[in-house]
Amino acid sequence: MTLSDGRRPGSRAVAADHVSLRRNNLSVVLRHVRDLGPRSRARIADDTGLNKATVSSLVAELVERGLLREGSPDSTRTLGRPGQLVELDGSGVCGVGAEINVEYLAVIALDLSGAAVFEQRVPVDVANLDPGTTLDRLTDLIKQAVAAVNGQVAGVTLAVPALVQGETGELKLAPNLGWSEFPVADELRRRLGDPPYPVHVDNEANLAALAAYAELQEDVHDLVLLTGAVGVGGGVVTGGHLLRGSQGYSGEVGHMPVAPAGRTCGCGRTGCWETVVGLTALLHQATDADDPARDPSLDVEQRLAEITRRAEAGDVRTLTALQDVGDWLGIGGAVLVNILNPDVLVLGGYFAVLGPWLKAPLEQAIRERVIAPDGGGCRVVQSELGFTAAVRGGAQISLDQVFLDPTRVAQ
Amino acid sequence: MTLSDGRRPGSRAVAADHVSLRRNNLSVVLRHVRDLGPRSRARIADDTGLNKATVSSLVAELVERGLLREGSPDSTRTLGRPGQLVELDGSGVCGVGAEINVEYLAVIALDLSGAAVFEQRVPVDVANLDPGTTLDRLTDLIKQAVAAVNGQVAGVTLAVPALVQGETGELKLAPNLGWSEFPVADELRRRLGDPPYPVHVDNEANLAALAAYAELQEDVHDLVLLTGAVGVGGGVVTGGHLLRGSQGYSGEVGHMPVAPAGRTCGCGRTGCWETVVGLTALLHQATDADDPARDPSLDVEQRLAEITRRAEAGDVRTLTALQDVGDWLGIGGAVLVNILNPDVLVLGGYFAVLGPWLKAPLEQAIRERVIAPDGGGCRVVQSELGFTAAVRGGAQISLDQVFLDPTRVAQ
DNA sequence: TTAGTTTGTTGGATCAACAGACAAAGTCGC
DNA sequence: GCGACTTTGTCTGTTGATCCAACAAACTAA
Repeated sequence: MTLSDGRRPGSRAVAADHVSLRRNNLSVVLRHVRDLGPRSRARIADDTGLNKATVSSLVAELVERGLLREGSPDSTRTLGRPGQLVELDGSGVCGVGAEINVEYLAVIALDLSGAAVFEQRVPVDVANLDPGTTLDRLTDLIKQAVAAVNGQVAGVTLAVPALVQGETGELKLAPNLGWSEFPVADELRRRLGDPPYPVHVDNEANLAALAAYAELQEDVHDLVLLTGAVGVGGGVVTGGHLLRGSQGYSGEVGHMPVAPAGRTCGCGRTGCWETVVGLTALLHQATDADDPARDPSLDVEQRLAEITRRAEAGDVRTLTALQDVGDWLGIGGAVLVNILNPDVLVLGGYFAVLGPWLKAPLEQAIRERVIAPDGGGCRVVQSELGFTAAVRGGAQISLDQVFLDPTRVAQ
Repeated sequence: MTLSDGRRPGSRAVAADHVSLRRNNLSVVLRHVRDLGPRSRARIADDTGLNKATVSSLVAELVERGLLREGSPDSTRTLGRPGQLVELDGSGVCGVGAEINVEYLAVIALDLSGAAVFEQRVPVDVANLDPGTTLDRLTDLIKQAVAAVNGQVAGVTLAVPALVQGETGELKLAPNLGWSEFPVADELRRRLGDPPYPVHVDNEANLAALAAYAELQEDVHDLVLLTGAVGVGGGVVTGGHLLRGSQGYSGEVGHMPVAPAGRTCGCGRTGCWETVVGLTALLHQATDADDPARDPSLDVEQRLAEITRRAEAGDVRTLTALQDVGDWLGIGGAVLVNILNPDVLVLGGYFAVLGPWLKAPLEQAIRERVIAPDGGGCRVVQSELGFTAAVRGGAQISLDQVFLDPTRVAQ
C-alpha cells in the first residue's frame, strides 16, 4: 500500500525499479517540505521513516536541481546540535496558468512555493472575437509570462468555461463563448512554437476546484467547488483527486432540473439550476431593467460591489433576492452533498463575493436535506481567490507534476 | 508517475524502500496474470517492462505463496522454445462477503480467481429482529463460509443498506432495517472471535458498484451503479476508485428532489427520486392494492417475475408504469451523468430485472438531458449479478488487498 | 542434421536504501 | 569553565532488488 496507492484495483500498475524508487522518495521529501514547512534533515527522516543518510542524499539532489535550499539553523530546538533547516526554493521552476473567459483573458505564473511571479488580466469581449484572434492575444500574454520566469517552465494549462475532452484537449462546447468543436490545445501549442513543456486545456471549474483544494491547507481531501457566473460551474475533488469522469465532462451541475415551473434556460429546458442561482437570476429579482447593476457592459466586480453595498445597507429587495438565491443554492447543493459527501463546499465566482448572505441558507439546506447525520460533516466556505482561482489551479497542475517527479527539472 | 500513482497531489505519499519495491512488482505480476490471463514469464517481462530474470524471481515467490501456479506449455507460439504458462492459483486464499438486507442474510466466499467456494442466502425478516440476534445468525453463516475455505481468509466485508461511517465501520442510520447508531464492525469482529483477518462494513450500493466494476472486464474506470429496491441506492466508481466521500456517506441519490408535486417520502419531504422510481412506486401504478405482486410478504424475485410476465404479454397498464418509471429514472440518471460523466450506468437490483423496459427511456433521457456531446459517451447496462452484487463486491474488496500486496499471504 | 528462434536461468554489476559508528555543535549541571 | 549529554549530519560498509549479458534448453523449419 505504499508504492502504487492502492485505491485503483482495476487499473494496471507500473513496474518499478531503482530509478522510480528514487523518484518516489525525492517526491516524498519535496512534498513533505512543501506541506509541513522548513525542516532539518533529521526531522524529515523521523517523519517519513527514511534513513538519515538517505534523506541527506535526497536533499542534496533536490538542492542541486534547484528545488530545495539550505536555510537558517533551527533555533526552536533547545537540546543537542541544532539542525540546518531545509526549505523550498521556489525560484527554480514555474507553472503557468491561463484563462479565456467571457469578459477577459488572464495569465499567472506561480513559482514552486506558490508565489505569483507574473500576473495579468485584460478585459476582452471574447464572444465577439473569433477563436483564432483570441488565442493570438492569449499567446502574447503567455509569452510575456514565460519571459518573466527566471528558471524553467513546468507547463502551461489553459482554463476555459467549456466542455473539454480530457485526452485531446479539444474544446467541444462553450455556449458562453460561442465556441464549439475547436482543438484549443493543439492551436495554442502551435502558437507557442511547440514548446518543450506540456500544454493542457481544462474546464475552468475543475481548475478552480484544484486551486481551492490547495488553498485549504487542512487535511481535507474531498470538496465541491461551485462557481457562480452567468452559468454555474462545478468542480469536484474526491480522495485528493480531481474528478474528471471518463471523458473529462464531469461537474456539469448547472442544468440540474430543480424548478420545473421555472424560467427557460439557455439549454432549452425549463427550471435548470442556473436559471435560479445564476447571476442573471439574482439581478432580475434584485434590480429593475434600467439599473446599472444589471448592465452587462459594465465590470462584473463593480456591479457586485454595488449589490454588496445595498445588502449591507439593509435594502429589502436585495436581501430578499439573496435569500431566494441562497435557498435555491441549498436545494442543488444538498443534492451534490448527498451524492459526493464532501468535507467542504466552496463558494467561488460571484457566490464567493456574496457569500455572507448566501452561506446561511445554504448551510440550513444542507442540515435539513442531507441524509447523512450532521450533513455528512460538510462545511460551507467562501473562496478567497476571487476570479484568479482558475488560473491558479492551472499553474498548480503543472507544479504538481514537478512535486510528483522532481527529476523532470533539469539538473 | 509510476510508484505513487500521481493523482493525489495533496496527500502524503509514503517513503519506499526495497521491500515496498518488491511488493509493488509482485503485485504488478499477479494483477497482470489476473487481468490478461495465463502467460509465459517471457511475455510477462515483455508486457510489464520488467527484466526476464526479475519476472522469474517474482513468479517463483508468488508460486511459493500459493497465488500462482505453473500451467501447461504454451502451444500458441510456433517458433522457438515454448514457454511455460503461469496462471492464477485461486485455491490458496479467499475473500468473504456478507450482507444484511431487509428480507435476507447472505454470505459468499470467492477464491482468488473469483470462483465461488461457498454461497448462501437465507430469508430473514431483519426489521423485526433486534440487531444482536441478526448479527448472531449472520456470524453462523460467516463461520460456515470460513470453514468451507481451503486456504487462508483474506478478510470479511459486510454490506448493509445503511449509512456507514468509513473509518470506524459504525452504522449510523438504516431506515429500512430500523437500525441506527450501531457499531456493526466491532460487534461482528467480536462475535467472530477477533480474527486475524480484517473485518469491514460498507454500504451495499458501494460494494455492488465495485462488483459491477469487476464484472465489466473492459477498460472502463468510471461507472455509476443504481440499485432499485424499496429505496434507491447509488454507488460510484471514478478513476477506478470507489467514491466514498469524506466520511463514507456518498451515493445518497434516493432523495434527490425531482417531483416537487409528488408523493411523500419516508424522509418526510415530497418528491424524492425514490418516491417515483422505487419498487413501491412501480407497484402502486402497475397493480391494484390486492394484487399479489404487491404483497410484501411474498418473495421479491417472484413478484418481479410476475411483472416481467405481464410486460412480456403486452399488458398496457404494466408497460405504462414501466415507461413512467423509466422516464423518472432518466431524469435523475441524467443529473448523475452530468455530474460524474461515467462510461457506464449500471442497473442493479430490481432495475436490472426490468432492464429491458427501463433501458430505452433512460438512454433517451441521457441523450436529451446530458450537456456533454453524445451523453458524454455514457452507456446503460444491466447487471448480471442479481442480488449477489453486494456480497461479491465485499468478497472482492478483501481479494483486492491481496492483489495489491501479495506478501499479506503467508509463505 | 543444422541453423535459427525463443525461453528461462545464472552470475556478476549497479544502484538505492539501510545500519551503525562518529565527528561536530550545541545545552545543561556543577 | 568543564565534562556529561543530546542531537545532527556524514561516512563506510552491508543488504537487497533489479538489470545485463551470456548460455543452456527446447522447439521449428529447411
